[in-house]
Amino acid sequence: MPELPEVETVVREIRPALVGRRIRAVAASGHALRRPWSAAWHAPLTGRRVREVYRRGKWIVVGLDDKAALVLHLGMTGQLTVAAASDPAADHTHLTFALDDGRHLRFRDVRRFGGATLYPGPDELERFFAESKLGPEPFDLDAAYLHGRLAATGRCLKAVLLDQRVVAGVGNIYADESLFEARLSPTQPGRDTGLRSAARLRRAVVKVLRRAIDRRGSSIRDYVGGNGQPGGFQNEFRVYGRTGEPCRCCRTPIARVRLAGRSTHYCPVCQAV
DNA sequence: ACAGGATCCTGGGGGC
DNA sequence: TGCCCCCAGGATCCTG
Repeated sequence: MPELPEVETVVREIRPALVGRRIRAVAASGHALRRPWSAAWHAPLTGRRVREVYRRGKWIVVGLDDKAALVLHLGMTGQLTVAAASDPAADHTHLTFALDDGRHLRFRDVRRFGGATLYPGPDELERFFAESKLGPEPFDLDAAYLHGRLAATGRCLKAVLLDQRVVAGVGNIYADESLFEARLSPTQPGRDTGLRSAARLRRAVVKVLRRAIDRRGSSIRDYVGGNGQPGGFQNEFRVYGRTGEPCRCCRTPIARVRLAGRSTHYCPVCQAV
């Protein structure tokens, strides 16, 4: 589900509720998550105060006062919300962090592709991000860098945008929307992309992501922000999920193909190779 | 090294 | 109503 705009929205909305709060207790559902949660982390988390909350790509980092860091990923259906303890927890709530103000930070994930890990210190956190080889944030993306990465591969543009090592945070929705915005074909081989097209793609990614953040992300099925409310960018999709519907620009039916194992939506006329 | 496919899960929707 | 198939905002492991 959640790509950069959704994760950014969650972080912005949980941050004011978390920073400065102390964790009083931790509880886990016991269901196996894709990133295994360890009950051994409950003790070191208990009593810690939240120092900061930030996003890197699609990862959420909750920094604690002892320099440990709780790192969460929402996978496809993950939700991270802060709610009153009296507010009943929905099914599939896997982690509950009771705070010192009576509220709960809850991680809910129907498909359990997400999860959380506790890194005991900054070195371990740094090593985790280094080993993941996460690319730059889209807002720091440089056209020459992107052009270089594209020139080095025969993979199609869609596959390159989904590669978190090239640029961090873009997922299936925003890859399709960005390629439409840039008027580039998702099937075009990376190495056929000139510097001007790479620069156009960079601008498109930034524009689409910023607009999606303004709308608090896209809610199709499961996604909600940190306050439990859905986003609104799904009402502004140009191609994603619009298979067979007329292109908003030229009325040609939006096509759907499978690329890099993912459904890919594009206008065959506006985005001709 | 690289690229593509399978895999981990649950649930919703469509066709019959 | 039920069953079966396909589909889903992702990362990672395995194969050729």
